[in-house]
Amino acid sequence: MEEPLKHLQTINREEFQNDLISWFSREQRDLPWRKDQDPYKVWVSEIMLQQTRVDTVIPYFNRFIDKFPTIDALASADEEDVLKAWEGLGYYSRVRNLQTAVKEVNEKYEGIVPDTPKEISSLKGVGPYTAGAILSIAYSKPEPAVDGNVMRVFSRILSIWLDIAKPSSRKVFEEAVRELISKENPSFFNQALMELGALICTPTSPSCLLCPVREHCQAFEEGVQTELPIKSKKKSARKLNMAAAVLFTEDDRVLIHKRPGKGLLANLWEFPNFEVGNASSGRKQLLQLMEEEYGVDCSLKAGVVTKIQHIFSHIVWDIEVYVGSVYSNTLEGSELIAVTPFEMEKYAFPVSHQKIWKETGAGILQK
DNA sequence: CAAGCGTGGAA
DNA sequence: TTTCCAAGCTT
Repeated sequence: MEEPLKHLQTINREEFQNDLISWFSREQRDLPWRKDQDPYKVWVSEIMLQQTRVDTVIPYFNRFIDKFPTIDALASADEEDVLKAWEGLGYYSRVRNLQTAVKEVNEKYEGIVPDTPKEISSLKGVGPYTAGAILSIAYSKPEPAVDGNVMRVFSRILSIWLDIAKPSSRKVFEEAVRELISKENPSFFNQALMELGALICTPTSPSCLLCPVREHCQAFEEGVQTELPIKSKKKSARKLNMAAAVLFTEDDRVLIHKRPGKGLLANLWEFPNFEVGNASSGRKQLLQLMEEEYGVDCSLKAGVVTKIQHIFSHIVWDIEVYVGSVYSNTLEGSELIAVTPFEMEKYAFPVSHQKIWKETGAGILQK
């Protein structure tokens, strides 16, 4: 494609903006982050919505704002409590970056979310999309906010056959938005593009007959709307065999471990677990690795209590779960802590380890 | 740039 | 059952 934006000139800018914004004014969903334009709440919602569905986010957003209503509240909160509020949402670096960023807003910007592209983009976790979203929605700045919806919508409207999975493509769509965005209402313009992508211009079987901008759509005119956008496939996930141990002390506390500050599930808590070479040798390796990694002697009941499969986007964990016991006087100086089942509720666990607890420790203690 | 980083739902 | 995600950012 020599000129990806060749259809830009055929758009009647005024009519396009009007059709799009009036549709959004009529049809927009009633969402909790649309009650006001508080930059902090807009910010929180945009971080939560990254790669995450609206229906999933709604209860998390309400709880999070209830618990941390202001920048000050979040900045001064314990990271443990912040991660707990995010538990189950995934991509946990998002919320650690968010807390880092609100602290920076307090220190550098007197507690006011900055309103310039340069300043707001410098905040941890605020990339080009989130910067544009906050600037347009909270501050009415005519900045593009190009997410997956916007790329899909514009790939169709302007018949752009670029691979939207390639990072280099985003700037083409940003240029398109800069050309077409309403200077009078950039907030509704950007939100309308995303709302259109979510409700009408969906990935498969778009509802073109209900589309407010069908008359402006090059792909519809050519009948190729279901062939767009072009999106290359991701690599499939790799599999790992894991073994995990739910270990009780003599006084019925449970051993847990805090994961490292970087990488997968950073700073979340877990039951001791390791990658094991083969299934069937899991129990023996687990005992050995508990000694090597944590210096803890423990005993495991014979046999796998339950098997849990947990699917990430890039990894599949097949976890064999064992149950056993440990003498608490061997824990001194290890990276493990022993907590009561009641205390476990304060700690944030990945979903995989919530499953482990539900199918082992919780059930055992109930009896 | 490509890879790493979660999860629950829909097709 | 398998695939593909859904309002992306960091390294």
